[in-house]
Amino acid sequence: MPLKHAILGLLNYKEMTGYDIDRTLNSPIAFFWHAQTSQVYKELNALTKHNWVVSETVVQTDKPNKKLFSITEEGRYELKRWLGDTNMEELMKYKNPLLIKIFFSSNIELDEIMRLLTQYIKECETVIMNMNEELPQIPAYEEAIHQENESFYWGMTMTYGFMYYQNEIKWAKWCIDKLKEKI
Amino acid sequence: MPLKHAILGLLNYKEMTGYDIDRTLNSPIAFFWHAQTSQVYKELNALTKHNWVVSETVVQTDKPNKKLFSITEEGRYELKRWLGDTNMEELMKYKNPLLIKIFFSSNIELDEIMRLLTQYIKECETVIMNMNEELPQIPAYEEAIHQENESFYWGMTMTYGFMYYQNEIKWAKWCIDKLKEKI
DNA sequence: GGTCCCATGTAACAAGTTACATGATTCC
DNA sequence: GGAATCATGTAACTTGTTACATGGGACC
Repeated sequence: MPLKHAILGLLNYKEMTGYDIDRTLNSPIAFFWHAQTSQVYKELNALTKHNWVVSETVVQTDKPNKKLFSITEEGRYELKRWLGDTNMEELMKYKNPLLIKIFFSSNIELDEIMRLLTQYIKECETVIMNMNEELPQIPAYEEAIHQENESFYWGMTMTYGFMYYQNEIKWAKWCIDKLKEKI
Repeated sequence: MPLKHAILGLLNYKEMTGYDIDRTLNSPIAFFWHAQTSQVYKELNALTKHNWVVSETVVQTDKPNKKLFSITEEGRYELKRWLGDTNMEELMKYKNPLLIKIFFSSNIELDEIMRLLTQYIKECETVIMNMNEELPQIPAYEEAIHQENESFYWGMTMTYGFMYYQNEIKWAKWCIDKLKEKI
C-alpha cells in the first residue's frame, strides 16, 4: 500500500494536516506518486483505524479549523517494516498503457502513431524541465521538515527521474526513426 | 481504461474465450500489463454492456463448454479511437513504489537499502532473461493470429522492455555505489 | 468584484486484488 | 496417482477517480 506508507513517511518528518500532505504529494513526490485530495483524506481515516496515526483538532480563528495528524509508535514500526521489506512482487507489477497502444498500433495510420510518440516526447521533456526547476528547492524542503541528510536519498529519486525520462525520449525517437524508414 | 482496450485489441485479431485472453495477457503482454483471471471475466462483462463485444456459447463434448467473444463494429471503432487519442494524461500518471522506499530510506539502515536494491537488480535481470526467451516466439504468435506485420510493433515494445530494465539496473547500481561511498 | 489560499470532506463509481469454488480430460 | 490443461466465474475487499459541496480571509 504505497500511498499509506508515503503518508506515514511524511508524518514521520512532522505533524501535518490532510491539506499539507496533499500539497506535499503534489510537489516533491508527484513525479513518482500522485493522489487525489479525496483519496488522501480517505487514507488518513484508514491509517487512523490501523492506529498508525492519531489526530487532534486545532481551532483557528483567522483560518478554518484543522486536524493535525501525527504518527504513532505502531505507525513508525509499520513504516520501517515496509521500507525494509525486500519482497519484490509489489515493485515488479509494471504497467504501461503507451505500450498497449504501440502493441496494437497496426490498427491506426503511421502518422497517428508518430503524432502520439511526438506528443509523448514533448511531455517527457516538460517533466524533465519541471524537475530541473524543483532541484534547487531541495534545501528549502529539508529546512521545512527540520532534517538534514534527506537530500541524499531525495537526490537518488531525482536522478532516477532524469534517467527514466531521458530513456523514454531515446526510445520514442528510435521508434519514430523506425517508422520513417517504413514510409 | 487500458485493460478494456487491450482485450479489444486481442479480440480484433480473432475470436477468443476469457480463458484465451487470460493466457495471452500472461505471455506476450505480461511485461507491460497484467491482470487477474477474475478481472478478465469482469471486464468481458463490462465490454459486453458497452456493446463493444458479443459472445456466443460453444458446446463442447470433450472439453468444458466455452463462451467465444468477438468484437463488434462499435468495439473496433472504440479501439481505434483510443489508440489514436493523443491526450497524454493517462500516460503520464507515473507511479513507482520503489522510489517511495528510496525517498524515505533514511529511516532504515544502509545495508537494508543495499539489500533492497540488490534484490531489485536481480529481479530486473530475470525479466530481461525471460524477454530474451520470448523473442523467438514472436513468429509463432503471428501465425496463431493469422497476421503478419504485427511483429514490427511488437518489436518496439520488446525494445522498450530491454531499454527500460537495463536503465533500471544502471540506476540501481549507481545508487549502490553512492551508498558504498557513504560507509 | 474575482481569484487564490486554507481546510475538510462525501458519494458514486471504476479498477484491481485475493480468496474461493468446481470439475472433466489428458499426459506422465 | 498427480499435475497440467481447459473453462467459468462469485464475493469481499482495497485502491483510485470524478464530481460535487462549503466557506471565510487575503490580496489585487
